[in-house]
Amino acid sequence: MVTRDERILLLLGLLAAEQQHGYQINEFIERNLSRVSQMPRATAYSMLSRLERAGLVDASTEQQGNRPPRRVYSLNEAGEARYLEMLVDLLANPGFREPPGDHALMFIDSLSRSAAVDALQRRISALDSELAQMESSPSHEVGMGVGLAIDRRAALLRADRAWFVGALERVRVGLPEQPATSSHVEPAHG
Amino acid sequence: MVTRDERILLLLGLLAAEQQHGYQINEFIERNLSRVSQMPRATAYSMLSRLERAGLVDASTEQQGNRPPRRVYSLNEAGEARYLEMLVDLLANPGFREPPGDHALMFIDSLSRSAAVDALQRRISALDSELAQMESSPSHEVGMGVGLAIDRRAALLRADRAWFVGALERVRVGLPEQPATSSHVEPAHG
DNA sequence: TTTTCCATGTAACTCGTTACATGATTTC
DNA sequence: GAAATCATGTAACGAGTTACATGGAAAA
Repeated sequence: MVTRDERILLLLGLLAAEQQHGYQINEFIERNLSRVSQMPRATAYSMLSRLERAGLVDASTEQQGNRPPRRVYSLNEAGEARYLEMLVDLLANPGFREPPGDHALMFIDSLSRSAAVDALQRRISALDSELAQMESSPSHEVGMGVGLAIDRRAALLRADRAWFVGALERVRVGLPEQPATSSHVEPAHG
Repeated sequence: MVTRDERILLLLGLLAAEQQHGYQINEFIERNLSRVSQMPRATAYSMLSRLERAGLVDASTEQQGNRPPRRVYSLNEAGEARYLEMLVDLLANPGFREPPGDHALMFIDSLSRSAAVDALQRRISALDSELAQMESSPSHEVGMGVGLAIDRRAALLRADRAWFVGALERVRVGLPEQPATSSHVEPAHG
């Protein structure tokens, strides 16, 4: 999951490099950026046409031989300005994004100790294999930025793993064998 | 941003504690969980009625004096089962969630070195104040789980901060004074 | 007694996704 | 020459959000 703004940035950034048609953009994202950004193809089309309506990109229709005609998008001045604005903004401002699993953690004491321990152990293994996969992956990356993004992700995964190892201990010690009858989170007392 | 599943878990979890009406749930989330989960009020109503359609919760209409009538939701057996299932699943599986800012990092070499350095420094400060705020916050939390979630978030923030400090150095050294004319990410060469 | 706030949602709209379309090309 | 795949999207649906509604209670 990724915010809309980040997806917009991605599209603008790709168009900043050169004008492209939707299919081409989708191919590029899938081929080269799959580890950094998931975006269903139809979503890209959808967003491109909205960017056009918003006046950030210009579009024209083009045809090659008897292939289906295609819409070619290019960044206009407004788009370029917007791109740099958003880029700086998204770099400078951490935006809240709750880490995956936090909601589940909140309710962990609905589980018996053994169930909780088991789930946490599985999570740790999953994190391990993700990390292993990242470290073994090609990384003949496009540009410096993509490398940075991936490196960061690995760093955060390692930190998360470490945290979960600690949490496992805490849960082993602190969680009762059986969960209380009713869930722990008490209703507002006011 | 949070996945739909996590929001569903949240609602089911709150209803597992006791039956509640929409307004009450919204109040609770805002008052007690605002740091763990943002959810616009209308979204909760919307999801509750979908959970009802899905057969996971039962609902009845109730009226107090001449207040507006309200829909009271309670978890049924299917819902309870689903709740525990989802809970274990979300605990055990890390789900990919790109860290906020990764997209921007990808395009960092569209910026001049000084602009990039400046943005990164601002981000680090922002992370610092977020951390400071977390550490100074009440923390007379409801239940063990919420404490865990917050603690984890702090740990990840610290790791992220550390990573950005390193990145700042790399950018200072590695980024050219001026960005190349055209953006760095080359179009697919195939 | 006018204004503001509380309690309780509903309606309308927009965005993103899942499914489907379609004619050329390559493969068997 | 039938089957699969490529190239290119479009349409319809469902989910989430922004805006709005409404009548009593509390405050001024």
